[in-house]
Amino acid sequence: MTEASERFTRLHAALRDRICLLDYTPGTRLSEAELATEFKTSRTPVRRVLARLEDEGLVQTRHGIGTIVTDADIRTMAQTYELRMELAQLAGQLSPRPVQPADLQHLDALCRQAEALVATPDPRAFAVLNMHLHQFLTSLTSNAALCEVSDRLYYQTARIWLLAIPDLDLLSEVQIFAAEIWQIHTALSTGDLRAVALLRRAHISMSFKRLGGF
Amino acid sequence: MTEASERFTRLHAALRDRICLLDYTPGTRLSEAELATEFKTSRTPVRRVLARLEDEGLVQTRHGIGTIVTDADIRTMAQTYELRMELAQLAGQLSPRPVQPADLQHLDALCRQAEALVATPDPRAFAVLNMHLHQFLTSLTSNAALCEVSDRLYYQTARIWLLAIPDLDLLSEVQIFAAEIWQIHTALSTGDLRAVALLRRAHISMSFKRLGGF
DNA sequence: ACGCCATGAATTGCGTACAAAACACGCAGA
DNA sequence: TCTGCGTGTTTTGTACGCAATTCATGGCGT
Repeated sequence: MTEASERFTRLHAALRDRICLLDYTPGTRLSEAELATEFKTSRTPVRRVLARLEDEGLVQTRHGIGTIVTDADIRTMAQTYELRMELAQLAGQLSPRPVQPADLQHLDALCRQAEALVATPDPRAFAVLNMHLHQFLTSLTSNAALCEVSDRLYYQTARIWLLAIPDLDLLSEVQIFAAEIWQIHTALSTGDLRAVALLRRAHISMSFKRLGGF
Repeated sequence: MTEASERFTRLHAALRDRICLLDYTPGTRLSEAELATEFKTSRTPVRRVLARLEDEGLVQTRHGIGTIVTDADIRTMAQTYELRMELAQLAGQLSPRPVQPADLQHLDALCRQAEALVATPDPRAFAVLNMHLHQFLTSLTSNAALCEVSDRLYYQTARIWLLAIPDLDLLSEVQIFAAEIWQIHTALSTGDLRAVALLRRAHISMSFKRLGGF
């Protein structure tokens, strides 16, 4: 990978995470000039990243106004959520790859972090952990196309939970998450990737309901 | 829609179609300067379009070398094909929209074009018609996310058939297509979108087999 | 006091010059 | 003749200046 594309990847991931973790709340205006200054480059590479974020639906750029972080509410995202559920289930059917011991260790670590979170709940740390779980689960299928699409849809909907957390009970949510990740751990330890995928689908469905998407 | 974004959309669609219809065969080098001259603009908007095409997997840009149309063979695209099949089926389940009389007329027109193609087979005209069928079928679901994803995957695999046609029997392929589109017409006229989707999935699966993807 | 227009400030979109990188080609030397 | 290096050419990547667009603000007219 060349230096330019490395920088692009880094910048893209940085801005994407800031948006999905609400460092940039919906409506925030991102200035190309400011970002260029912060990342010690010119507007050109920044514009390239922003164009991709716009393609992914995370920002919207308008001439003469600025680049604005898009809004994300559960009602308009209902269809995306539906699709995510189906794709989560597909991950258990389309070319799953053999489960390695390292996978179980990885998930073990995530489980421990979830339990630590129950002791000291924190919205942002929860969101980060949820993101890591997603990345781990997508790594379990060897279907590259499915991974790409799932990622894309995940980042489109990732903010919704964090935006809704003031209306929810954080401790309760964390406990539910910890239980879910343990269920997934149990299924994975038997090597049953289809069960893992079905659990994931069920969890996405239930979180959608809790968020008021009906 | 602003003038700039209109130009972007037009340019993007033009290049995408040229790639998918093999006006630009895999390996072709696209010069930013040449495209800028052809479309009477500067390199800047062209680069933006090429960046998006790269994100979509249709070209690959490398510093100092050029922007090269990617290769597309059935073996490496097998996973994408698998996912396309599943999504085609999902289109019949996820928020299908009511079938309008205009829809049937539209499909009627496509059927007639398919029959005309049986009389005078032509690979390119066939590919165009296939593209139109895809666009029509994706318009039958109101799930915007599913439409976007299906489109993306369709354009990634669209070239494969056209590349393989020298090894196939064109007349036979056209006849199969004409039969398929009539089947879909029959299903649609009964308003059974689930059946339409299942037929589509079956057709994709069979074409994958004929292309040697196993 | 209210509405309207003009003007200025801020921002993105575009065009162009230059830097960085990769390859083709020729030439020198063994 | 073959190998290796250096240089020139072509291409994409970056930086920056300017054009186009939008919005806020203030002044003017009624």
